[in-house]
Amino acid sequence: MTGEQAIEELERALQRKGLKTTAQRRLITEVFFDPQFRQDHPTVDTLYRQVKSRDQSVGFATVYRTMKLLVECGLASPRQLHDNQTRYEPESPGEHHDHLVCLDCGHIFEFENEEIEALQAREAARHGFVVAEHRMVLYGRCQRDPCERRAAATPAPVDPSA
Amino acid sequence: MTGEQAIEELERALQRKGLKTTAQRRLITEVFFDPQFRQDHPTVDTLYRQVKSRDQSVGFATVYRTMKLLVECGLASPRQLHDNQTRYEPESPGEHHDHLVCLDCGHIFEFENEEIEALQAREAARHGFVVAEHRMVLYGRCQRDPCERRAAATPAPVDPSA
DNA sequence: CTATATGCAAAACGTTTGCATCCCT
DNA sequence: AGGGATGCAAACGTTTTGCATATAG
Repeated sequence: MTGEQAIEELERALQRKGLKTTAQRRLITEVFFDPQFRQDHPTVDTLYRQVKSRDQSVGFATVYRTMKLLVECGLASPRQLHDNQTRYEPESPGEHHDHLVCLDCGHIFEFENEEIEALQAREAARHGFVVAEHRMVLYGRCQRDPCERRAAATPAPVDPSA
Repeated sequence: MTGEQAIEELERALQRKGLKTTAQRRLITEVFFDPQFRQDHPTVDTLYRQVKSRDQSVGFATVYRTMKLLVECGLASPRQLHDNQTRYEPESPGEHHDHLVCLDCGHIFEFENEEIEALQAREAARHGFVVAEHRMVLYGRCQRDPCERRAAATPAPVDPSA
C-alpha cells in the first residue's frame, strides 16, 4: 500500500468513526508509509523525528495518538521485538508475517510460513483454544556483511529477553 | 525443581561466581519456586509483595536485582507476554516451552512442540540464520469455566499487542 | 458552533542506578 | 577487614494524560 492509498483509507476510516482528518494525521501516515520505512519497523521516536523534520510544530503526543489510531483503523500493527520500544509496521489486511532478529546487528527480517501456522492452530486446538493471533520471533545470527565481521569482534548488542 | 533444590543450586552458582548468599536471595528464590507460582509467571511486583509479606524489610530493587541474578544463574527466564511487565518463570535446563494466552481471562498455558521448532529452524536457515532462541505466543480463547461465561458478557481485558 | 484534535508539560509506569550503610565470607 | 549486597530515593526512558487552545466538520 502506498502512502497515498493509506491516507485515503485512513480518511475513510475516520469518517466512519466520526473523527477528523487533520494535517498531522495525514503527515504522520504519509511518513509511516514512506517506502524508506516499509521494512524498517520504526519506533514512535523515529517517526516523530521524521515527522518533525517536515513539520516542526508536531508534538510527541500526537504521534503516539495517531499511531494508536492507525492500529485501530487496521493500518498499522504494534510489535515488541528486541528492545523495550514499541515498533510499528504497516499492515496489509489478510497478510501475516513473523520476525527474525539478528542478535549481532539487530537487523529484522520478515517471513511467513503457513506450515508453522497450521501446526500452531493444531497445538492450540489440543488445549481447547482457537488462535486469534500470534507473535513469533526467532533470534539468531544473520550473514550480512557488517554483521559477520562484527560477530567475531564485539559482544551482542541485542537482548532477546528484553 | 523444589524451592530447596533451587536454593542449593543458587548457592552453588553464587559460590562459583564469588558472590554472596544472603537471606534476601534465599527468600526470594524460595518464594519464586513456591508451588503456588509454578504455573503463574509472576511479575516482579507480585514477587515483591509475596516476599514483603514474609520479610517487611526487603526492598524493591533487591527483588529486581535478584531476579536478574536468577536469570544469569539459569534458574529463571524472563518473558514478555501480554502486558508490558516482565514476567519470570522457573527454568528447567534443557526444557523449552511456549505460551498460549487467553484473550478473555488472561490465563496462561504452556506447550511444547518440536515439530514447530524444527520448522522454525528450517525457515531461519532459509534466510541464512541459525536460531539461538525464539519467542512464540499464541493468543486465543480458552474453554475454562469463568472464561466461557465471561466471553459473552464483557470485552477482552487482554491486549495482545502490548 | 461544537466536538474533536493538538501541543505542551506533567504524570505515570516499570525498571535501573547512586550512594551510604550493612553484612557475608 | 573488605568487597559485595542492601534499602532507599532519585533517575531513567517510554508512554499516557490533563488542560487550555486551535481547528475540522
